Amino acid sequence: MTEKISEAELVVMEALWAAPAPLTAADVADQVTGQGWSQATVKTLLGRLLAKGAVAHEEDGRRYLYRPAIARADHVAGDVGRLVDRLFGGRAAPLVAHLAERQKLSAEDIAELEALVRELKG
Amino acid sequence: MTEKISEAELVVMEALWAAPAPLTAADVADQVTGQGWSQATVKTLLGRLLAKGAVAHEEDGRRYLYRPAIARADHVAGDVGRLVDRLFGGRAAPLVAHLAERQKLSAEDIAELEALVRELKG
DNA sequence: ATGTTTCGACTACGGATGTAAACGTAATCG
DNA sequence: CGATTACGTTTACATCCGTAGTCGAAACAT
Repeated sequence: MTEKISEAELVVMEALWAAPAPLTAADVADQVTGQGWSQATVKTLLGRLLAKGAVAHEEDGRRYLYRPAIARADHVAGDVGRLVDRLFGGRAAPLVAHLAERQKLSAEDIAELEALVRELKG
Repeated sequence: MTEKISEAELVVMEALWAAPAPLTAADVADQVTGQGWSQATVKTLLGRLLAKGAVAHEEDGRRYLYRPAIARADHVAGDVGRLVDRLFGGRAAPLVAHLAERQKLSAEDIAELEALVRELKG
């Protein structure tokens, strides 16, 4: 499970996650313009995602309606977890420290963080 | 610049970053046991890293002494930045929120975060 | 001086990825 | 009914990646 989702595949997943209801391949293609992909490319990506079990499909006549088979939050958690393991020895705090000094947190971000900390402290 | 460094290449980079002085290919291979790689594999990775400009080499007689050409912090920043862009709309705060609820920040982590926030607020 | 070890460079090869055309079939238009 | 369209499936192909063998030259050992 949690098969690896590639960069291009992720774009498709985002479209599916954002949709309130299952999408046809054509719908997905419409959703992901801006990538400059041909219909064929979208079909290939959907096929691969199906094979990986990242999306599910129900038949609607001769075509499929696709929907995510994994939650976005789970995918994100996997990706973030791998990054934390790879670059921060598995500890999250150093990542936050890194964000603070390199990622230029905005005033808003800091306010948000502050609220978060207050909440975490209960 | 900031050419993409692959998973296996990163293992080699870590060895170079950890070393206080330039290493020969053999030294690197010794450093990265545990990966179960052959000498040949290490050589290939060093070659690719050289091509990408991620490491530099100085000749020492017939062989090379390799050393990082990019700082670890810069690599980390690039990787984290890409993840933030890809999964959190380019904003760091949501990542922190995610860490808080999924990555189980420890009490220590939270204390650290608190201090960090206080510092950020100046 | 010749055999052996040691380097870096080149070559290899299967799997993943990005990107897309071709194909077979079922549906729809006229 | 015949032509066109719309789909999913298969096939294609270049590049990257993981992993490693081979080759030619130089250094070293005896």
